[in-house]
Amino acid sequence: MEPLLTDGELALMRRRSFFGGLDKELMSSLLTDAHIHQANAGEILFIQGDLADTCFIILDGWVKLYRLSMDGGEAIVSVYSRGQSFAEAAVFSMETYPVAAEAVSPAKLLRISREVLHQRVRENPEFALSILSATSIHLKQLVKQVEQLKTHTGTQRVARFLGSLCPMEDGSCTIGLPYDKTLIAGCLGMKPESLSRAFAKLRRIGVRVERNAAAISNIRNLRDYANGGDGGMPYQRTNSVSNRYSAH
Amino acid sequence: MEPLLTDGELALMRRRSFFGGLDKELMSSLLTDAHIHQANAGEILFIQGDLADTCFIILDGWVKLYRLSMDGGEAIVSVYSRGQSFAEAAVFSMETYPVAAEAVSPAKLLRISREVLHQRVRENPEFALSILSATSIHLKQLVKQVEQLKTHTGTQRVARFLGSLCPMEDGSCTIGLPYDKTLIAGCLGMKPESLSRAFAKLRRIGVRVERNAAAISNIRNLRDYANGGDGGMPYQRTNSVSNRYSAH
DNA sequence: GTTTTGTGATGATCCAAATCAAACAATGCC
DNA sequence: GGCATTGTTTGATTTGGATCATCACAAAAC
Repeated sequence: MEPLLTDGELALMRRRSFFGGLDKELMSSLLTDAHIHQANAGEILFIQGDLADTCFIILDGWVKLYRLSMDGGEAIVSVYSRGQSFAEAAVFSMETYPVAAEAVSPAKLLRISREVLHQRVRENPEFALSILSATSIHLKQLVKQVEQLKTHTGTQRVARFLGSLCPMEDGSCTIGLPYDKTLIAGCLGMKPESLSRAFAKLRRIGVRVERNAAAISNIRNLRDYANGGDGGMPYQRTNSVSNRYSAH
Repeated sequence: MEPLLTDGELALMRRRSFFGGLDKELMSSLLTDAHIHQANAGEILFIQGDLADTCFIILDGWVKLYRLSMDGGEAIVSVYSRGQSFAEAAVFSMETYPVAAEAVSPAKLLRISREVLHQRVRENPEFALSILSATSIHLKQLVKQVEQLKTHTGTQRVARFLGSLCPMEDGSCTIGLPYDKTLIAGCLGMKPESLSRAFAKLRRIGVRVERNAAAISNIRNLRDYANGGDGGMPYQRTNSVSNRYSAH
């Protein structure tokens, strides 16, 4: 029989999802019960309140997770792409999805059922650590998003978003916007009009957005702007933990 | 030798932390290696960037988790209290804490080391499921917070906060504010002045805040206001999942 | 008792972003 | 090619919240 996934897809998953540290047998045991689902653009995968019985890994395309508030407002929580997993945590809460998921492009998805995941965790504790590590990453991303929303302006968040797309540390580059501007605005918690005006403001510091591409003349400048412009001492990263509280 | 924890504290932990579904032996095996730490008000337990080598359970008092942005701004991520655990997820990411933690009152804390947690997960997969369930809850709380920040005004968030403190569904009640107003403002992503004005606005719908107590004349009203006032159909909760995508 | 200090409330002003409205640009369709 | 559809920009206006300054008041300190 032909393999469910190509070698490239397997490598992708190892690189970006919770399959990271898993050995070959465990990986294939997960895959025997998995299904591929080819989603159309705009297709709803689940909505908030649905029983969380499936976890997904994206093989290709883009998926947005969002919440609908009672008055109809939509809050985009995150957008995931090739290689990333989502909804693992919900599947382990034994409850319902706290968000809805929609493919924002045609997407090839790997679906793994709750039963299989629980089964594998029970069989192999190392797998539990992999899942924990993945949800820990999602948690960290959300924490950063909360920080951004609470302490930065819309334009600063846009600057950070653009900066995060630049592959290099410094210099100049031109990057492609990963998805349309309405979606970018939603991710950053602003209206499309405000995003447009934010782009306009960033022209001052050497950002030109045209069509689907953004040309950045000085990445350093952009990142500085995102972090509060000029002043302010950057926070000091430490690893010294021992003597801050009376150990034992 | 005298027991590390009182029966009351053990019951509290079972009720509110990841100790929920654990059997007696596993629970005591975790406790043999745990330490009690009595923290002073204002004491910093760890800062972001510290190696994540300890997970905490609060036996008494209040702890805030917050992030410092590069320009010095503080974003409060959450406040935890009696019975709740925090930093479990970070401990499993094999990296550093993404937030800082500070006791905002005198606090009695149970500390459990990374080594012990990893060891127990390897020994007992059920424990892994408990931890996953706990981090899943934290994830869900953060998702809700992001939704609140992106789609609701400050005053609505204050209304929701007050509503969440009311123990009953409907009617009127008087509740005590759990901590000082500066901290409440921080949790809700606003300045103390704005919180004060938000309280003033809520007087229109029957909320009287005096000192440390809030008197709410109509909880239903308050919750309606928090969800967008009058209009707007509430979202429909479903559990029907099967036929939204072609199963298999 | 009075002073000190910290916390909360209020007022005046400014800025960021939402809203409402209209003009364009790109895309797909017939 | 026209034409509807959707996505994007720009303008005018309003609102929400931050900021800065001041004041009221209670708890603690002297």
